[in-house]
Amino acid sequence: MELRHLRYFLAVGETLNFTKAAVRLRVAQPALSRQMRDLEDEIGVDLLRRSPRGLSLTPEGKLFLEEARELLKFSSESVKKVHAMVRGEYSELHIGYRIYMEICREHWQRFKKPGQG
Amino acid sequence: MELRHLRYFLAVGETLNFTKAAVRLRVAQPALSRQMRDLEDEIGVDLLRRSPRGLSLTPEGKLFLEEARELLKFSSESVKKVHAMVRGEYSELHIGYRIYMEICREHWQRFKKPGQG
DNA sequence: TAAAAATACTCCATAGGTATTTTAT
DNA sequence: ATAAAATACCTATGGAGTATTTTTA
Repeated sequence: MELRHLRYFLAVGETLNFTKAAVRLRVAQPALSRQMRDLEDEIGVDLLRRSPRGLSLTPEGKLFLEEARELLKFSSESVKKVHAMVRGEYSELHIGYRIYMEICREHWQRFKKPGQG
Repeated sequence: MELRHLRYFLAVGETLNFTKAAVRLRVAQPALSRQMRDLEDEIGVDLLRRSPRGLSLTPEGKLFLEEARELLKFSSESVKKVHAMVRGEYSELHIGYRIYMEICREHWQRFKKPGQG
């Protein structure tokens, strides 16, 4: 499996039409058809229901579409982070816990036992 | 960029040695070298410092290594989720907020204004 | 001089294209 | 009949291999 398979599957899942997805991806329809079959073969799961009147996603296809979307977003954001770091505009934001503590300070003060913190 | 580039970069980043990484990946060293250069060219950032006595990661390389690791983990877990769904052993766990509410119930009870909730 | 990576080149697997057929409405 | 995907077959890009050179400590 490569990111190409996910990019293609995203287009297919969103258009539910191989021909339209192929246009959007600027590849030929049979090439796209082949890649989708390869993807399904490799993971061993039917993702698409094919019929002459329409294409639809299987339940597994729906799940995998969401996963593909997130994965592709993740990959593009990873590259953006690296670009930002090169420009000196990046620092990791490990502040989740800190923010939590700020927000919950009031509660925390009541919650902690005397003598702690 | 394809998942192959990330798989290769992970091996290189972990071994810090093209030759050893190539063995681990079961590809030839020049093929790996080429793919790493392609990756760096495509994202437009130096990820590796090359020298005859040793390879090292640039700061951007260190960041991207972590990203690659997470992305590959994400992709394998996506496939596992789909497999689990086929076996009827999968359901999405949208319970983060609920768990938070359980844990914070005590605090919440004090925090909310009278008449709410 | 020795190690490790880069180069040069070759080969071939496979992504992608064109033409056509199949399918179900 | 029509619209869409599958199939068959061909092409060619680029991934990968082998042999060799370069680099610098």
